[in-house]
Amino acid sequence: MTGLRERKKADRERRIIEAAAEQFRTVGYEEAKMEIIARAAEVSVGTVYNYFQNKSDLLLTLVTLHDRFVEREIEELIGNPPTNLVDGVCGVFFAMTSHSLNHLGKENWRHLFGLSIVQRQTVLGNRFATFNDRLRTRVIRMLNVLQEQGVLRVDCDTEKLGGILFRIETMHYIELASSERMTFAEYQAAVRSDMDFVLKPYAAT
Amino acid sequence: MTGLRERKKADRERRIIEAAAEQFRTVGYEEAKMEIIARAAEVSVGTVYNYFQNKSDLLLTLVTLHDRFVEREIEELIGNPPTNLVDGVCGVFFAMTSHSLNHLGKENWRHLFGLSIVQRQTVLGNRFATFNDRLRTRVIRMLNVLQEQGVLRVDCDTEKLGGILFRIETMHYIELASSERMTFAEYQAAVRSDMDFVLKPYAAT
DNA sequence: ATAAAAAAATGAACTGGTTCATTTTTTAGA
DNA sequence: TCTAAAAAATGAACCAGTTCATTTTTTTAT
Repeated sequence: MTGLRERKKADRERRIIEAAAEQFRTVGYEEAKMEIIARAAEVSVGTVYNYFQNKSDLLLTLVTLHDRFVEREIEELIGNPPTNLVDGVCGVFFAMTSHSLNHLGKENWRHLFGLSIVQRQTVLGNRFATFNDRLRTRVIRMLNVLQEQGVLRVDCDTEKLGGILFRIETMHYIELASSERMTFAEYQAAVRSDMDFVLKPYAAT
Repeated sequence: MTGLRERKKADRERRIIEAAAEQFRTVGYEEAKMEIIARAAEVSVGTVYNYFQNKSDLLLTLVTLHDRFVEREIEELIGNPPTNLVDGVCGVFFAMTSHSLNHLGKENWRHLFGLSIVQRQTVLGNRFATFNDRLRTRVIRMLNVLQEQGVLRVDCDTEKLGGILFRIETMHYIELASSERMTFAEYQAAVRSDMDFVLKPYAAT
């Protein structure tokens, strides 16, 4: 049986995360106040800071927790890839982004990207970078599979190509999150079109 | 003769900008305190806020002011383009980024990018977007010139290609600003390599 | 030149994220 | 069971960006 201390810690952490998720989702990052989150989790503000470095840590934690959920879907797609190059790549991206966006909404993602750039040096920035890198790696894995299946040319450097596609997609996702007007469908169309442009010359003949 | 009020306003604004530039450059965005900037400009804090919306507005103003200086160099390059596709595109990017980075340093640029994403909705975010869009347009202009010169294939959509290259480069610049370790030369090599990868298939045969 | 109106400057007060000295709770040892 | 040490919770205080009611300066009209 785990000690009382451990149990209480786990319980408190869970309550804080739930309270934060609730706040971030309903009023957004900016309007979510640490005071309120603490109150809702039935702890003091200081305690929140014992469990999380700061407000952005709280947001990042929500994102990474949620990632577990999406991971499986992407793995399945890689294991069972479409026969079309663009579909394969976009499939990986959209699996990720559609869930992410629904989960947290644009405003939170704006802050997440912003914070991840500003605090890139810190532990937190590194955590987001690692999280992000997982997506890049998945795209490269997808490219490798497509290469083996004879959809992508064999002389194509998938590592490099993956990096390029990832960067293009990231900018599009930032643009989507940055524009309250832009729809997810528009984002998808833009990404697909760009992927097509870059990939077409490297499709196996 | 301009009125006393106008002259005083112009003078105060200039002093504030100079003080802010000094602070941002020496101690960085985070450590630059509005109190100190106001003191150095010989005005009160409130007055700084009469002239600039907020701290980030101050930073953005510095960037856009400096852009005037770089503009000419890029225009000359477009008017007198190199015979190589990658050189042409990279020339535009590097003219911009080398000056920008020297001018403000990585830390300020991290904050600029971060803020521009977070505050994309606001007047300020729009101002940065416009500033950024000028660079994209210049790249497209360069592509058009290269197309006319027979360096880039005629059937290539320069608008689309320009957008893609711009997004790739922006991500690389963010990565450069985000990593205290990465050198400008490394950034250049990475961008050049990616440009090469995307452009090669579209080089005129 | 003087007074009323308009514009601008001022700095004290507000806000909310974060810290830290103090108090409370839990554990381990006798 | 009782006590000292360790771990954790607490909330008042801190800090810096921002706001706003008040004061000062400048302009305009008489």
